[in-house]
Amino acid sequence: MESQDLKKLGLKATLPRLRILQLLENSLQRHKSAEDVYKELLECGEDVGLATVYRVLTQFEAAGLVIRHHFENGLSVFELNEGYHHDHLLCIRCGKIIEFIDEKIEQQQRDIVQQHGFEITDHCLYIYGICPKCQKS
Amino acid sequence: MESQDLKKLGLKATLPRLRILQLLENSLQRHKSAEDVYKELLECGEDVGLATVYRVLTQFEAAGLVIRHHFENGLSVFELNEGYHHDHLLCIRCGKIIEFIDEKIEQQQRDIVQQHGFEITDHCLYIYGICPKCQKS
DNA sequence: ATGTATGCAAAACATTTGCACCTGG
DNA sequence: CCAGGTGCAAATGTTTTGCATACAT
Repeated sequence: MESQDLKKLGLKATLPRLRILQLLENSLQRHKSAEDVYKELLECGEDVGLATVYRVLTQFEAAGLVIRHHFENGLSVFELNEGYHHDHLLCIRCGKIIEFIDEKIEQQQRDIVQQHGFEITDHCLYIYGICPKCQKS
Repeated sequence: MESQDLKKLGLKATLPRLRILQLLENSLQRHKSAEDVYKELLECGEDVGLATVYRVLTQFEAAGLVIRHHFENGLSVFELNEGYHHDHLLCIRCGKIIEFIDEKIEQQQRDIVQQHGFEITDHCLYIYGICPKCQKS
């Protein structure tokens, strides 16, 4: 029962919020733009406004439920926050996204931040390239 | 004589292009949005259009003269491409940007890309935090 | 001279906001 | 019932485009 999860965050369990959460949880494509979410909801016959999608995703982000990324094309995408940090490897041809985590890189980052006396709040590493499939075609 | 540099790239050495290039080369603040560039040119008494700034920066990017970044606020900033790759450490309070390069991180990235069979085209690492000065105030 | 680049205004996008209506607890 | 949430349309901020004019070669 996801209604409970939302209420814990101080958010009413409304239909749009539940639908958006379900969509993010059950979709194969983990990374979606607001527009993607909106279109998919319409396709499912849900009557929702694009503004609401933005509002809900922003609230979810504030609540730590989702993470927002700005990939290099300038578009924002959202993904469910499953609690473990990870970085991204993206294919610029087909859009495939691979998530990875590398402890050595994480450690080096902590060292660098410390050398400069910063308090780290967030970090993101995007690697862009061409995946094996797209290299062949 | 920078006109030559532009001509080599197949770009006519026009006034707006020269001015924008100079601005990027001579400014202390290496990272600027299109709007920043536009305003600074106007302040210098240059009569230039914002559209031209965007066009020129985009051409410069295509020519490899500048690099475009999309920081997490969603704004694009441009910096002169001085030929050496580097990553960025940013203060979310005061906007300070520190450039760094860490060979271990670079090596780990190459390993990861290779493990997944990708051909790397680009990569960027942004670390966000609070700088020493802003921690005190 | 002539093809390219520019400035301006309008268009195109992505995202946010105001407001009257609706809904969950 | 009523605070908070929603849909719609309008506003915003950024970036792009169309077009007549101006400029570099």
